[in-house]
Amino acid sequence: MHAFRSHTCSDLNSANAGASVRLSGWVHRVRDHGGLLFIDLRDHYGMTQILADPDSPVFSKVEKVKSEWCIRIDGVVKLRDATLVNEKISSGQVEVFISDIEVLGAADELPLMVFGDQEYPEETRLKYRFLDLRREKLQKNMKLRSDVVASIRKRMWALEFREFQTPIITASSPEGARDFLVPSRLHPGKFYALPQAPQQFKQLLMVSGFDKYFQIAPCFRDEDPRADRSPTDFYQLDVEMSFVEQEDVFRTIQPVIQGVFEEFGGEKVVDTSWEKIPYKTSMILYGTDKPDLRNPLRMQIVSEHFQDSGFEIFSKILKQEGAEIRAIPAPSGGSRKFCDRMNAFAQKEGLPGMGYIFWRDVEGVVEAAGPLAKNIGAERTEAIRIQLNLGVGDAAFFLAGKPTSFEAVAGRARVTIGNELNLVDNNRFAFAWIVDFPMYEKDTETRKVDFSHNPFSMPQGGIQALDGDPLEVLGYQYDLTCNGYELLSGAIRNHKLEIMIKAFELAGYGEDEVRKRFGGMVNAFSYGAPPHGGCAAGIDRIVMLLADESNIREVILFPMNQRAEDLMMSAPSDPTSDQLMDLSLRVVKKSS
RNA sequence: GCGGUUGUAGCUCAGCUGGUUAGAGUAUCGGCCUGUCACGCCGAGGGUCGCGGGUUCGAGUCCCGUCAACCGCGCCA
Repeated sequence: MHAFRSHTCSDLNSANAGASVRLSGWVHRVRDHGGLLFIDLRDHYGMTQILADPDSPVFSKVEKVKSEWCIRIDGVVKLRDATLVNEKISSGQVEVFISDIEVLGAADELPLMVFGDQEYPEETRLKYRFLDLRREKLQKNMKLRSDVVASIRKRMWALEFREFQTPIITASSPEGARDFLVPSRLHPGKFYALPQAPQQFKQLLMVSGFDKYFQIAPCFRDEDPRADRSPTDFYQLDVEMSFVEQEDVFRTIQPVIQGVFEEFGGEKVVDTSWEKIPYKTSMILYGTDKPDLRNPLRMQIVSEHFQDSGFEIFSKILKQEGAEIRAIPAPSGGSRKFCDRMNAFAQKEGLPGMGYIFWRDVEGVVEAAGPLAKNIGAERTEAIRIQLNLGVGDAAFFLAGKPTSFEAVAGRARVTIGNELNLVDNNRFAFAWIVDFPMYEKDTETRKVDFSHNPFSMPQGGIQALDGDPLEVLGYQYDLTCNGYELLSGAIRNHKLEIMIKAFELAGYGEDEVRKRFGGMVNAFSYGAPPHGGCAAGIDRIVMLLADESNIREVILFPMNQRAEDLMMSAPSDPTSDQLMDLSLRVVKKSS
């Protein structure tokens, strides 16, 4: 017989009755009745009830085992009496009478229990990740992740993409997020960097003639974390194709993503028609470039109704250059209590507040209420009500100023209003392409023009477009939003060297700088570069949505905490002086 | 870097307007128990109330500072 097991803990059923078997696994739960002792034995596959009574030659040994000990047992399979069948486990028809036991690994008192659904603080869970991973939820999430990755690979291969591995130690790139640097031993004072994405490599693969590339690629960025963002490293489905336009990329990638969501999304409805929303429109309607379309609320511009109106604050603001008034409709939100709460929300988010109007029924007539309505008068209020298509019991909130100053908060207010009024359809994966991103943006503090998205994207309108106002230039750049998360980002690349150099010039990078930083790619683009484009989809976020989790660490095996520390491995850690010596490095203490 | 929330037994939590010896569940240890599947019953041990300072006759509770975790902002081509 095998040293550890003849069956797994989910294998046995009535067909095995009478057989002598060997099982290995963890002690999930012990129920000690003195004269009769039950153990739920658990492995990756399932659970089997094993038991011993004083007739067992190893009864005294079995009595000593505790939760989460790893054991091997021998025994005989017996059919359970019909009244004793446990429907909850696949082996519930039978149980195993223990004749021999071997303790493979005993366990100390547990910092967190594998059994049950008790919640534990994340610090504990991360420090004892190996225990947390034994629990049902993380076992399920990690299996899902593995299955999703396998399905993606299968789908990409079926579309005749090939998977290639690109370097993990490479050169720092001046754009984008902070790099992780790796000191070079052979070149004292010089550093490699971990790639933020295989961006340049995949473009070089296109120049090299490979036509269709994909990779489940690790990406490294030294960013501060969020609930939906892993610090240090995460995985992308990285894709690039030659001889394509934007629509070709959409047509190729939608079936892959949609297919994965249909395969693993359970009962949830998966959108099959993906709307294309220009960036500018998205900002107006939703206040964000990653709108959650399960929330039906759409903001509108209502400036005209406040022009020279009796509401001094707004009409004054409107006289400023570029100022607008935007409204968030709130159907069924028509109570002072609700409106005040939302106003408080906006104040907490750093705005002076949100004005509001709500409509009520007074003796059969629709009447607008709230201080704002009084100030602008019945006619304007009614015009607003008609534009927003609201009625009795509804409300609307108003934000004034330069859109950039309130757009983000308005977007969050829209989310909060939608949630509070129960308008969000949670049983759906809502997809949309966000297209026509601006190539450049002006830094609000330095007033410097810089790339807003991806510096390697092709500007719409070609090289002529770069002659005008840089802030007006749109790129062939796109994101995919799903339920309020940015799931994918991509672009048609700029494969023409003269356009690329001009594009970088507008952002303040001279030709010499470009040639120095992107030498490999610049060089390649001088030798017959094909038109190409692609995208990268966040694997962690896809799994997070499919697992119905709101925290990305629930779908990562060994995640970092909010301070980018690995509590289990104790990373980062101090280097030895020998290591530093080897690398010609000295650690400088920060004075502050 | 900034803001919010949290911090009490190994673990999850309760602890009111400041007032006797800081409690419960679970885990651990001991005893009883032959049909449980969240087994049950009896008992025991287990506490720097995150840390430091202050107010007070008296602080887990109030004040100040500080540390840590999480959530958000900045950041994220």
